[in-house]
Amino acid sequence: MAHSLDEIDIKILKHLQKDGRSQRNKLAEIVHLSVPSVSERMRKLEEKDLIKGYYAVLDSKRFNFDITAFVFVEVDGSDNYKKFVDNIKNEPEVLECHSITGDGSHVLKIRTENTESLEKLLSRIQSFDGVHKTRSNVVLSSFKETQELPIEKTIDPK
Amino acid sequence: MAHSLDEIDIKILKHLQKDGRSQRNKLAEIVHLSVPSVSERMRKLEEKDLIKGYYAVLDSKRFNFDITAFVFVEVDGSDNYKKFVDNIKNEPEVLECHSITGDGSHVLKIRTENTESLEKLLSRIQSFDGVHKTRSNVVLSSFKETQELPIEKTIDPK
DNA sequence: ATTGAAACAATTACCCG
DNA sequence: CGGGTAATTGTTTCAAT
Repeated sequence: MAHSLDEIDIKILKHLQKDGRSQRNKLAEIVHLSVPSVSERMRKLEEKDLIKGYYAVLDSKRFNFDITAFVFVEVDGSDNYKKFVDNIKNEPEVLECHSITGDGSHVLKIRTENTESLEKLLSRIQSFDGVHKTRSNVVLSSFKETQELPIEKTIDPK
Repeated sequence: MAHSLDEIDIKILKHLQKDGRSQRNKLAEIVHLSVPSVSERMRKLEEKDLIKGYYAVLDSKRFNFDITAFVFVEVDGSDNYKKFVDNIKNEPEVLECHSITGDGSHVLKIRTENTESLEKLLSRIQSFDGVHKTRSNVVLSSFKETQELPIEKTIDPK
């Protein structure tokens, strides 16, 4: 059975969620521990796969990705699901793909350059096996966009 | 007028999108440049705010955030929009908030512990000024979830 | 953009509770 | 087993070209 996380682990993770390049000596200062101790905790947290990864996030506007959209897709026949997902994984402008309850079988989050590239992408998606219908909601403004989890408690993550 | 990015900057950014803690000497090796040159490029890329930040991403399942949902909200009266967004920003379980075209005025991406916490969160949201109606799609499985942009070309990002 | 030296940070080995 | 200290190794920054 794995060990539970204590408040120090939580502090480290909370900080790394905000600053993924934070140095170990800074973390050590925050949690009042020595640098090797922090390193050891980080190593364990990574080893347990509690941290999926560290990523730089770019400002999409500055790279001319002017359009964000949520696209609901109806894929019929769950036989087609796997292939659909595989096809989607090869579309780098599709940032997210989830299967969902309710209308539509999947929702995609898309980030693309302009209406033209959106149109092309949508027509590629519509050509995938089993895709019947798509419904798009284009984003006008984004007010919040994070992956940060509000971890607080010292739960035992499996 | 800002300078355009060259292929080396693009390579650095592509790599940092995949490994946000990548060390400068490793980047230097990849792009066949000296470490100080890479450092200087990173400094400039950060200074120009092309990089929004570096973040550790946690495995939400392992922290008992078992539910992801997309929630469409109809906020009526654009007077209420600002206040709505402010309220939403205080809800850490709401990871994203965008205003959108089509039905509903806003879409939220939510990550929460269980159906009970989802219910509580939804009822808080429904109590915000101007919120008429919400529609939720709960995620069954996530097949892709990234913020990585497929930057390829050496566009001039403003 | 590079080099080489100085400053700084991370890792290792070892000891202690 | 988890944390501290000191020495080693590795990384980043700075000055000069």
